[in-house]
Amino acid sequence: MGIQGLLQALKSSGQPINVSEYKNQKVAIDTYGWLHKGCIQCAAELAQGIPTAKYIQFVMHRVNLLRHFKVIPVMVFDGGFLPMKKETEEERRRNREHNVQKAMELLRSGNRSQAEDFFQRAVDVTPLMAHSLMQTLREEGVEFFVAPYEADAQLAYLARTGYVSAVISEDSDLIAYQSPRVLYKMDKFGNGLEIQMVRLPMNKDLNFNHFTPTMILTTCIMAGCDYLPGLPGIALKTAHRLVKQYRSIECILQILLAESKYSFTPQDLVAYASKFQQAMRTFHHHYVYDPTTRTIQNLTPCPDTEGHVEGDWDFLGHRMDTATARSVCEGYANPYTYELYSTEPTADARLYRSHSGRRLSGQDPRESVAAAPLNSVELMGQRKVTSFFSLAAPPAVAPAAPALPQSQATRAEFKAPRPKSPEAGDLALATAPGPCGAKRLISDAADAEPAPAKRKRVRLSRYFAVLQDDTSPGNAEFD
DNA sequence: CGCTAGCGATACTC
DNA sequence: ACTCGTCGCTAGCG
Repeated sequence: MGIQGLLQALKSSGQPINVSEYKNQKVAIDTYGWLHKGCIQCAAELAQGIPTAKYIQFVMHRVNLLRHFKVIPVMVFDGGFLPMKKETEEERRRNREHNVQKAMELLRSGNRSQAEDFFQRAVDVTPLMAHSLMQTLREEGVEFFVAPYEADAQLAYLARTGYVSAVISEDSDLIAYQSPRVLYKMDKFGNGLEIQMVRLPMNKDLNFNHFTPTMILTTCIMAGCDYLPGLPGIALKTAHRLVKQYRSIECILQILLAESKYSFTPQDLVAYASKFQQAMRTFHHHYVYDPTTRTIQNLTPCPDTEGHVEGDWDFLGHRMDTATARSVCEGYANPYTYELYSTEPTADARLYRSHSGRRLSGQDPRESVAAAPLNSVELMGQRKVTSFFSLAAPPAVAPAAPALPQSQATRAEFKAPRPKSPEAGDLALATAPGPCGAKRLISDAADAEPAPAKRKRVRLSRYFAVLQDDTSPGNAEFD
């Protein structure tokens, strides 16, 4: 998933923070990750169709952690699937079915612990489970959206437009989608590692100084992403070095063709170039839902070519009409079939409701939230939260908890500019030098035979040239 | 020596 | 044809 090895390589520019840093701000959450983690403890029940609310409890536990810190969660779900990911999806499906079969056999032969192991490997987050969670969120008054397709693009859109201040996720694709601030690896105490786009130039291991957004994206795609496997023998480090030296994909491919270390044929690279462009366009122009206008938009607007001479853009998926979009993206219709869901609560949602009701009995939730002392958070090397668990949030029907009188200090904190960050200038100034202004070849200039390399370059540039037609407004829009 | 790619152990717990 | 794992270790490549 995502860009292999990217998060590991970006650790040095990340900052360990607690989610409470986002107090009084909206934060968008990649809900799939939380759902998936919550499924592991009830994998056997889920595989056998036994109703359970454990996965909902897991997610709501974290939602309540955020609300305890006065952080406003906006939950984002995945929508339909893209044809580009079809092969890998079918592979996963086969693995899941195999693991479920194995688990059932072990269960029948009485080996429960080994069966559990295989059930956990077979965990499958279904749209029905997502729907059960959405019903719960609606009852609890938590805002949420279903992305038209990938949640990553939707999350990045919300962050890039300022609808939310940050994103909580595990997926390195948010870097490729240029989400300005992402909190990774958040644990049950709210501790995680925040990665900011503007801090990438300060990264130690892999240095992105003087990289344009397109160069960062080129690095990500070449390293291998969901939409396109990397070229054999080339992963993150090599991709980064190539982009640093040659900047554009067409130059890189021409260099690779001449490089004797790799034995890429012209056919290989021309085919790759075409798929690369699709991947690039998918990252740039992914369909998203705009919550303000309640319409479908492109993450970055498509270049306005009169008459769509561009060829097909079907890899972006289908652009749904506004009525359908509102039903799907606001959680009232199935993102695959567009069928309206029943308003009847699912078994799992009912189960959660009865459990949380029991926990709440005898206490007024509103009072609890208001009275929860913020210093129930102790700092002992690691922060710990001790007392918010019993404090479920008020249901949607109840009036919102009365806002605590805001002191001058709190208000100032809310309005204070974001933590000091380096100037983004370096990300924007990159002006492309002449075509393929190679500073240095991968191999020594001595091994490279200039004449044949040059001929190939001239011949192929015609094919690689298609790569340049994609204007990327994203470069200038979000710095 | 740097790097890629594959492997096994691992997940969760109010 | 009805939603994505990840981490650390290492063999083996150039």
